Amino acid sequence: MAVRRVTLADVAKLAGVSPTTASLILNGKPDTRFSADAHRRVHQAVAELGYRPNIGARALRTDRSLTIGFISDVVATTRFASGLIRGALEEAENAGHVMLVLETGSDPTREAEAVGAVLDRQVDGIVFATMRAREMVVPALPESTRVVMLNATNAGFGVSVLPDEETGGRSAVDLLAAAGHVEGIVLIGQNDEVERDLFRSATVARRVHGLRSEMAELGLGFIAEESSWDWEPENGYALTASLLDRRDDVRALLCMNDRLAFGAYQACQERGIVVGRDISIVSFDNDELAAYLRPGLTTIGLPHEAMGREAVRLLLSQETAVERLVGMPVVERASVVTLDRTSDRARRAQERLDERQARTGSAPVDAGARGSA
Amino acid sequence: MAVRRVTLADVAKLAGVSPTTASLILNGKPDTRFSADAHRRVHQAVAELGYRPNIGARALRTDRSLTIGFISDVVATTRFASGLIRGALEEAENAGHVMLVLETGSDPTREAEAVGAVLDRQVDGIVFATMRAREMVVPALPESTRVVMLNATNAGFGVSVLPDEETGGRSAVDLLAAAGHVEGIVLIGQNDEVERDLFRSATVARRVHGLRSEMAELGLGFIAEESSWDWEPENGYALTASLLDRRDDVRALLCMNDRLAFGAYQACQERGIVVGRDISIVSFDNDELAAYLRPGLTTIGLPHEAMGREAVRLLLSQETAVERLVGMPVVERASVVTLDRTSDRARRAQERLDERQARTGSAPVDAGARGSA
DNA sequence: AACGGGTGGTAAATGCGTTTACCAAGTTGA
DNA sequence: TCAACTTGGTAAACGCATTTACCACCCGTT
Repeated sequence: MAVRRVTLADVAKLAGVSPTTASLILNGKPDTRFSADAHRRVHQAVAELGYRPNIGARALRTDRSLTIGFISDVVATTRFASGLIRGALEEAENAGHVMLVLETGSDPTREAEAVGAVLDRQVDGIVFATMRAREMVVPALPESTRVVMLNATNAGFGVSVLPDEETGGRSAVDLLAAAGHVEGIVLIGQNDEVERDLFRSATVARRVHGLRSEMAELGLGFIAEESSWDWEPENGYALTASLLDRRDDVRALLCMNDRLAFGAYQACQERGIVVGRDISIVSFDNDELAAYLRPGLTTIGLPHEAMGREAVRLLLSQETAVERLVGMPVVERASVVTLDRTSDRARRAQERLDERQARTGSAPVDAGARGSA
Repeated sequence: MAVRRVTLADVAKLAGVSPTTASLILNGKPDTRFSADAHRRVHQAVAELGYRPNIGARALRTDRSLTIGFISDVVATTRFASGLIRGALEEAENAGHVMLVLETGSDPTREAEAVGAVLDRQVDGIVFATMRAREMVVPALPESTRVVMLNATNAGFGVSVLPDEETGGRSAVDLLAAAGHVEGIVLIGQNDEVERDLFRSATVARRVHGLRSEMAELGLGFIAEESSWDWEPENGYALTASLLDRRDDVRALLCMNDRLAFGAYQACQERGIVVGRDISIVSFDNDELAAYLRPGLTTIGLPHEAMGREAVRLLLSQETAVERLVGMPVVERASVVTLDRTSDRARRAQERLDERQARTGSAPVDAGARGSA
């Protein structure tokens, strides 16, 4: 019962030196302030006793706890963006840190409490993450606390990590154009209200902007835009169903997210239109869903894990005032029909796509191994 | 810069008492060892200065850090069982604790490191969670460390939290029987190998046992069993496709999980068989997926959040040697056809279902509001 | 002989809150 | 009046690792 932990004093005693010496030897840079023999004896004692420093005690003195706080609205544990936390966890581990994870549900009271709780534990820094990339208010903090906004922005803190939505939007268009789609393209979901909505805006506005710019630059246009406030499967279904019942010149669907696309699949199926043969669908997010669909859904992924890693990397660095945009991977599965790719526009789009992929180093991810069968 | 934190000494000075007094007043039970006035002055000072105790310093003395370690193989951040961590987080917050979350990928080296890391931070206890409920080996730990196994079992530690799979299995059968299904029931996925597999066994074996017992007790039998090692959508698709092409007396599918069911939906759709009208499907897990399907999938849910909550509750209690089984909610959506319910077997099944739901207090969850349209 | 400069260390203070041991002054009770 | 409590409170130790300030000793100079 309660076998006392091995302390530095124990190590010192066994090694026949003072605690001071033991501490200096264990932490000091490897200069030879002490005899080689003292070094040996101390390390020997550490190994023998299985000594591990008490991080709390150390933090008391050094103000470094090797612990970081990860405070999110609701992102941490939701399928929506669990990758954020996974990436952060991974990078924290690499850096020898450990993560306190808290959720606040966007409730200001809980947010304040969460900040207090992690500060009370002397964290080395705090990552604030949100599910929907957005402007987030952060409770008052001591000047000296390092902060990174993850999938969120905040005027007060310069360091934030966001997906490169503008480029992602362009990629989606290029994907279609490069496959030869120059006509019959419909945009599904985009809604001006949503775009202006403070909550989703940071992300959606840029995505749409990239989308439209690329269309324009390639000389393309949408033949229709079906908009909806919510972006759930049922909306995708309804929008697509009515679209297909109304007109017969639809060749490609650009869906604002995978859940909309999922609904679109259902509508197509019902009408005997087979995705990947009679019609192309491209969307955003790379939800788990996307791989399960038949045929596999080609989508522009949210790089959650990479973002999480980047956030922790930034937090532990000294960098200040950065807005880091993380590239969105192009995940090609089997929902895009290949048409005639010889047109000028198609070639141009393919070039841009190639160039972009080379730049982000993102080989087409997991090209539909699952679900494309 | 580096605005020094307010310490207890500051509070004491402002209140005109010794740190001892301040500490005793702030922590002591509300007995009147000290004058009412001293109480008032101390609390006043705390409020004025915004004092918050340094948890690390306190832990040094008291060995209680109000922090718990949550170590999982890979569960924490995966859609598969993120509910576990969410529930744990919730309950920890309620209890004024905070959670260190670590992942190990089942790598023994990382597991040992993780245990070391949380112990170094003086956690009050450790929750070990796994994605697949199974026997898990835990690195050596000091006797005094409180441990709870979550969705896992370990011979050495008496306290574990698991889903009540046996009862869940029975519920699935009852659901079908109560809707009048007494013939044409097929089991999809179940595989003897899987059942014996140490990894999935703890959960699957009990589920299957419940399933079969209930069938037997109601005098029912499967007309076929399609087994598969993997339980992914593509397997569900292949299994169901071949089944439907082979025989025409299939009226109900009992799928071992939602992903299999998802594949089954696709196979049915392809053949013009509409789920919820021509055929019934019931499965397990209550994946996100289940709500997206059309019609909504009726499924026996894994009570991840409740399990997470229960784990933390047990961890912070003094209880020892418990295996807590958490009831699996019956999530009724629209994938089950209602047939003639007047048979004896149907009535018996309905009774059991009712009784069980009353017992777990689980009203049919979210009865298909989404996806059932 | 006295001084400057390494070499190889250590005692003690520090960070912060809790806890033990003790104390002074006032009350009671006999 | 004196011993025995009570009341209201404090000094100091403690938990553990880091860090500052200092020391003893030896060597080589001048």
